[in-house]
Amino acid sequence: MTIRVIIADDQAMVRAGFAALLAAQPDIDVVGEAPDGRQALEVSGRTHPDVVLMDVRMPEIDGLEAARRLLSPPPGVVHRPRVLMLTTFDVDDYVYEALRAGASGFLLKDAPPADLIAAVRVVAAGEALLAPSVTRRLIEDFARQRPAPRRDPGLRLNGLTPRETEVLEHIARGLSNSEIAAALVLAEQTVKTHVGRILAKLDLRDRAQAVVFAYESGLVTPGTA
Amino acid sequence: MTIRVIIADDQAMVRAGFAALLAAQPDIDVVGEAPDGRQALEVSGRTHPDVVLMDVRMPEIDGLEAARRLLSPPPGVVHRPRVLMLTTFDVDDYVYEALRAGASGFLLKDAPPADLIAAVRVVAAGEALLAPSVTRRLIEDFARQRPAPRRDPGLRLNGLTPRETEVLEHIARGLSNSEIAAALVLAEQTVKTHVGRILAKLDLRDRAQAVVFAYESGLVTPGTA
DNA sequence: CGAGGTGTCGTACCCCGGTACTACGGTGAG
DNA sequence: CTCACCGTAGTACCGGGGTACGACACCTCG
Repeated sequence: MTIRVIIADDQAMVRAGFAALLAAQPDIDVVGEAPDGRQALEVSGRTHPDVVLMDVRMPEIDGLEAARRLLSPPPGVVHRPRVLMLTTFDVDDYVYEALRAGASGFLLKDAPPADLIAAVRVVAAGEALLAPSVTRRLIEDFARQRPAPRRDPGLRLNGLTPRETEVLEHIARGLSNSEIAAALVLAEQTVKTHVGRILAKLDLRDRAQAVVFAYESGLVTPGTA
Repeated sequence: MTIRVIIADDQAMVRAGFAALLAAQPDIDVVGEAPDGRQALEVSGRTHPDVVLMDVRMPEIDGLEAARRLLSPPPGVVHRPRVLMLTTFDVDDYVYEALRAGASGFLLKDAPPADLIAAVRVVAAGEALLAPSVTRRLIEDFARQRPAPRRDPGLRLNGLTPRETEVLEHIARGLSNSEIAAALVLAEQTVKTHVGRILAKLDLRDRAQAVVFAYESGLVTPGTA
């Protein structure tokens, strides 16, 4: 099974170079080219490639926007190619935008030819591949976002007891005392006692600040509501 | 400048294989080996390698914990090697733990030898590199965490006016009505009016739920407090 | 110009949330 | 056994938060 690839780049030389390089591989077919994002979308719709090699900066529609359109489900279109983004320089925003859009890879154009070929194969297989500098930033970002060993054993928020932690989670979902009491099968007053202790231990004033704390500490995470 | 590497793996065969492979490279020196995490720490402290190749599962101290200790600043120790994690199988938790710990790479042992050599060079250069399947998961995670284009122009939360949005941000920081009034130079009653309208428009009950909404909608983000 | 949206502020009222203090059964450590 | 801690729960109090209703100035748009 050969890998069907199209190449979108505004520079004809670059297209020709990549096309020659890839076409020389027995398992890769270059089935189309496009000089801008708009035509890339059109060619992709017509040829249904497995992989789209896409330059970030292009006229008409840039690579980021084109990737978004290819990868977000425009109603009626079933085909979703993998997108491998390319760029000459190494700019944060581009990378993050591309990954958000759902790109499967991000390479710098100065990468060795063998890397490009390998990347196409990796991406076609449904895996992903990034330039090392991009990988580093992504990892740093990841580690920065979740530095704490989530909450497997206890997480031990400033000496909160397990029960208090449980109550705090409910507060962080926006529940009232009576709702928490119902959820945990407790008297409302007991909930109040817990809440009071939580606020005291964490040095907070009210439940709103407790919600803030829950998010900032990582006890709860956006998207897990 | 040669790259100084140590290899930590509980299987002597594996160590020997990797050592032979790497030592054959003109720019790589294998300066130590260790059969478990404890000795890996000891050897690293003695030889100050540039890169530590670390198997995930090892006796005494496993690779994850060893990586944490190498990479977290134990007072007095200045040397911080790069850590390249290795594993036979491809388990989510290991990867995330390793990246949290600050590892610069994560490879599967079935990767081609050339990849391992390339990875050592990449990591030594301060960049990072992951197995393609790991990269894919990391990207998916990233895209899932931050799908929305943050909040550039207005973000237009369910028809909130700019002023109301501003008040909501202050609520989301845990401020009381009187504190918000002071911060925005308003009468407290005015703040109450805004708060009331915010709750009505967003169909929320109290300010605690407003805080939840602010985080869940991306109006505010953990770490930006 | 008049209508509507926005931002501002007032009075009045009620209730949930938070505080203070006390109390009691269970459990684990010393 | 005693002591400390945890989880449970009660009574009593009060203040901030939220609601209801009204009011006025400003700005924009038809």
